[in-house]
Amino acid sequence: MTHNTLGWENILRRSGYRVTRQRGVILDAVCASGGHTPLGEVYARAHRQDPTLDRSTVYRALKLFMDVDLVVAADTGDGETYYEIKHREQHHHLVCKRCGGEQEIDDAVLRGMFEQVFAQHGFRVATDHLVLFGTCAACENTPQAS
Amino acid sequence: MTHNTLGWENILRRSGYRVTRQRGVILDAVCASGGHTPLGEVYARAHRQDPTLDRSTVYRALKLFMDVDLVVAADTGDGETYYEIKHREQHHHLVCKRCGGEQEIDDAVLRGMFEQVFAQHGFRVATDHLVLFGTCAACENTPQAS
DNA sequence: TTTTCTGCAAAGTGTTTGCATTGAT
DNA sequence: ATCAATGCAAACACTTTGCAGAAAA
Repeated sequence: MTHNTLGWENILRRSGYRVTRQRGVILDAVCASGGHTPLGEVYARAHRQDPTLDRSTVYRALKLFMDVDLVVAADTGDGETYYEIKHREQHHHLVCKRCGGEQEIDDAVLRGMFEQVFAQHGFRVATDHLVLFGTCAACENTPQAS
Repeated sequence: MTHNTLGWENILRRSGYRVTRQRGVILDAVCASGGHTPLGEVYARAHRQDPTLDRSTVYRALKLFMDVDLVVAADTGDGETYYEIKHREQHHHLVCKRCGGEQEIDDAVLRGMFEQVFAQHGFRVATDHLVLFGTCAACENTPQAS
């Protein structure tokens, strides 16, 4: 499932924006790396693909993609912001602190917790893209590497 | 419950650091504002208290406080990092996007969800200070301000 | 007295902006 | 032909670092 299936070109055009080579390259870069990529990676990849591409263009493109809801930013709290193609389904991420591996989890698991928060505090959680850090199964069963 | 009850001076000294007026002012600033304060606020408050205090001193002090576990940083994902005196109890925060109000929630609510994640994915979540954004009860019942 | 801490200034980083040119429509 | 998007460079904001003098131990 690449971004092509999302018809990104039409989405841009429909909003009055133009379809450019650079924007394609940048969107490709966001798709790479399992679908969610830290900003630094996005630039690195895109720039490798097109060495004349400027940092400012990446910033501008990402902002624009977010405006038209093509891409969402996931805040990891570790300083890096991850970008990914917007899925139709809510989902969240688990990032292993040890090996750096990532996996997606369904919104369902968290929704229960969100509802409980609402029941207890009347607070409606609107975070739709959470990143949780921890240790993945593989690393958990591995003697400390460091 | 101020930071004084925690014996911060002893904690510092025990670790071979010195107790200075500036560090006291900065720790006070962290305590203000309900106990968790964004970095900008910490500096603003501290600087109001002591106009000669430099930004770099704040950065250095906060890093040091975290080293000795006096203060923890809570990542909000909105760009700002919040600092607060380390509690003995795990807890998390709810921040209202509408009014900016904050409240603490107990770790218990989230722990259930963490366990479910572990059961389903074998992933052990180690996030011990989460900030969830959403809408608080008061704002939820208020006609849109904007 | 000794060693750490502070304030200042300078250097890094990461991000944004103004503007002439390039390129999509 | 028109107007948005790009690349470049300069501007910004945020954070870190080197150093001499001030302060804690």
